[in-house]
Amino acid sequence: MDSQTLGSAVEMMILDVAARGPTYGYELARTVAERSEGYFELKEGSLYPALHRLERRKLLKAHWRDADGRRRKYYEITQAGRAELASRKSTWLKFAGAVNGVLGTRRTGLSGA
Amino acid sequence: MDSQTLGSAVEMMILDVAARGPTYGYELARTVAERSEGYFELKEGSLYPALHRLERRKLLKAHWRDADGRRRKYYEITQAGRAELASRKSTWLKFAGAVNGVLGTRRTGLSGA
DNA sequence: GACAATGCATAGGAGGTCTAGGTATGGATT
DNA sequence: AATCCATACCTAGACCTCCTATGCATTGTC
Repeated sequence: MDSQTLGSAVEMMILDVAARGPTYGYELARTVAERSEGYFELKEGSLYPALHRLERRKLLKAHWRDADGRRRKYYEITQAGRAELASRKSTWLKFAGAVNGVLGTRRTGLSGA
Repeated sequence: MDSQTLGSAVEMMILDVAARGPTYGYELARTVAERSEGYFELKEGSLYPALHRLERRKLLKAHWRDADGRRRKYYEITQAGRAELASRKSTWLKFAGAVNGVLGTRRTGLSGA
């Protein structure tokens, strides 16, 4: 199949949020929850390992900063990260279109890139 | 999160194909490939374990039959299977809508049930 | 002082997919 | 007859991701 190609939806969403500006784990989770209307609640056990993977692969770069006496690790997307994000979005749309094709739930605006 | 939703995309598609009439593994893989326009190529290592899981959970029932000197294991969807399929389709559409919501790729026809 | 919210992190388990291999038949080609 | 491809099933082991559960530390509220 293709769940490998898809990678993880979590990483894709993290990259997408980060592409709009530097953010940190806790905030990122809230942003994803908001933008998915509460559907996704990123758990720490998924979120932080995913951030570490993306950092290790140099799709994100991180730096610590202090604010309000709290330590925050801010993540910024890299050029490679933007390219990866574009690729994953394209793959996601194809994947979703293919699933909907199999199910017969395909919508006009959904199939293509 | 909900990687369960994504992980079970294979099972959902299998159930959907089986809901249209009895079928067997090899044929099922070809049907999924056709209906996804070649996108999904179910590998044996995903296909057969998935069929066995669905059978074990009584969402499919199976019986062996001979045709052309070949042994085929035909799968039929059960009532429980139909209910599960409906549930998963609904979950899938919500999931896809939520992802598209986060990515900003949402289309009008996609978000709801 | 207790508790919730903020903020990061990891360990261990569960669950799914893939690679790679095995078994077997039938038909076509050489 | 030997070889190859398509058909048709199956499994083991590696690999990856997500979740539960837990730990630590600070700030603000009751």
